[in-house]
Amino acid sequence: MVSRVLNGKVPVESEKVERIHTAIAELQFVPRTAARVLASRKTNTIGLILSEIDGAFFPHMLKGIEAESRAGGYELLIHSTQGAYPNQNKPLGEHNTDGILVFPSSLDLIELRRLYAIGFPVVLMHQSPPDELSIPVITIENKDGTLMLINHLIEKHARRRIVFMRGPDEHEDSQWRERGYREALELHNIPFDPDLIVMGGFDEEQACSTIQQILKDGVEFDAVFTGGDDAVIGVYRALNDFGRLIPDNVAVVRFDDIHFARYISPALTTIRAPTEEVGRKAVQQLIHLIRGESIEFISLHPVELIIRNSCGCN
Amino acid sequence: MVSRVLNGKVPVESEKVERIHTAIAELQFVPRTAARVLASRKTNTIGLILSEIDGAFFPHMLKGIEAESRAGGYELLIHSTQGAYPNQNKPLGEHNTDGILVFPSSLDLIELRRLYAIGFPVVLMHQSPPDELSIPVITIENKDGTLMLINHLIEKHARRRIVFMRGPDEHEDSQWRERGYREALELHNIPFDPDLIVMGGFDEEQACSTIQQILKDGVEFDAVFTGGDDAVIGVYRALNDFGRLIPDNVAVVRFDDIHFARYISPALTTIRAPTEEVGRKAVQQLIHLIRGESIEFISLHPVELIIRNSCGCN
DNA sequence: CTGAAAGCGCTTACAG
DNA sequence: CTGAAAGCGCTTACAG
Repeated sequence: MVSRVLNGKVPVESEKVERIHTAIAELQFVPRTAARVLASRKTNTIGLILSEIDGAFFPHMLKGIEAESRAGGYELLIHSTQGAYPNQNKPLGEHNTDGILVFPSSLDLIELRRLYAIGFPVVLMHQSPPDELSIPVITIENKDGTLMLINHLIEKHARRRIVFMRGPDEHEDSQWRERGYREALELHNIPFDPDLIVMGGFDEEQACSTIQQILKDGVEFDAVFTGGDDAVIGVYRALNDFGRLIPDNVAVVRFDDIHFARYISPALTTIRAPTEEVGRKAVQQLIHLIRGESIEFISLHPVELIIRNSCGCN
Repeated sequence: MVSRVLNGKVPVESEKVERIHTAIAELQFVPRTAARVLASRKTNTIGLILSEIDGAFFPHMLKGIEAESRAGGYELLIHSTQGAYPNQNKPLGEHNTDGILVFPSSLDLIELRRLYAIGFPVVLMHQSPPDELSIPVITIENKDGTLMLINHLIEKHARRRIVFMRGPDEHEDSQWRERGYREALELHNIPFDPDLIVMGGFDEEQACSTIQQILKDGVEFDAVFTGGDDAVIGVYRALNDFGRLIPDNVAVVRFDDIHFARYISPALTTIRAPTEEVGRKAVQQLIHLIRGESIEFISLHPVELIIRNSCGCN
């Protein structure tokens, strides 16, 4: 009876409803989640698994995920693997959640296949599934964003020798960005030069020494595209050390519109992604999956070009 | 039997152990968390409740909390209240966690008292409990940190008219900082001037207009102390607009060593707090409480003075 | 060391 | 609309 009142799915006589409500208030009754979960076979919980709690985008993403989970009536369980794939003990899965959001490098393929095989709801963030698994993916327009950025450098600032700092190979976002870069060159009949593709898109020190190296090697370039973290700071430093002016001699752009982009000098031209929105959308899709409703298998969020000064504008 | 092997608390014949292990592997058996929780009356889960997922400190704090929870064998359930106190439905409590970490403005006093009354483990972050509740608190040396910062301005840079930008009243950190400010003045026999205490320590626009106002009002000052978020950017802007040089005319310092502190110009002198460590410590204390072990009721983490250029050094 | 059973605290058909 | 009962899937005394 109490259960029926609490859940409100079955009609109950209103006088009884009231008496139960006052009793609940008096006794300060709080239903045990575990008993509910066990009996109903639903955890009402969404899991979030990622490799590392890090990066400037993270709070915004989490905010979207948390808000949307709560709005949908789900709790949020978070697990970070800290680089070690948890193959033996499963932190998040059918035993404690109704579905999970999976960030890159946090779940091995065996476990992903197992979850898929048992029909457990999974949504992938910023990574594609293996071909034979139709698991929904949420990501952003990495290719288009980079295309916009590189087009801008070429069309507005007449740059033609643009260094592309690539991220780690397993970073799928970075691969799409490289395709955008190549497309932009093709579009303007600029020959692709492998010397301009360098490693180190995701770390300040690495980015700095990479740029120093190509400057020493005498590689000619008039612009640099960078990726995550503080790589762009390393680039600024290396260029300053060699007396190259930004943006006069070398334009610099960055993909993610990180917080300090407005504040460093010259202010960075970037691509801004709707990070919180991406998080929300991921949870929405996951909830649809859980409910057995239809979903989009790929949701690619549009990004925005944020023009400041490092490209040469203003 | 299976249960005994899984939990390993009771000795079991080794041949049997092996057979059970292989069976578990073959069947891909994963024990239901809910059944375990219900039977054992332990959730093995730590709850984190906060008002808003935001702020530059957040990822570091969460990283510490998550890592330490996992290390202790606990899951992490996160709930943000988004400003609305959840008085009716209890998101986190004895029904779904073994203990909770409570950030400011996320749990009302009634619920805090209720949890205390039933002996439910709670650790407060950056806020003191009401006098009659002995609930452990984890925070940082706000007073000492500010003292160090103001002492530095007075002793190394001969500043005597230091504007203190205060945060919201309910922000306990900010109150301690103000005490540190006052102590530093007293220490050097500098009279306290209420005109130098202004609102707006936690927002760029507010900070900017506040400084513009006191400049218009002709208030004399040679330094500014700021608090959270991007207030310091607003201060820089206002001073630039009025042609005041930083740090020559006005030194500027900030409490938290936010990410962009190194990158803006002039680079900010700040106080750095061991944020991840604070998160870890909070979880450690909570686990001690859960296990009924003895704990420190107040753990005040030391902070560090990070000298850059905005104070006038170098 | 182990088997059989009770019990954790709910939800949910089922019969009325 | 409602009462009584089974059952969710584990853990944990209990007796041996």
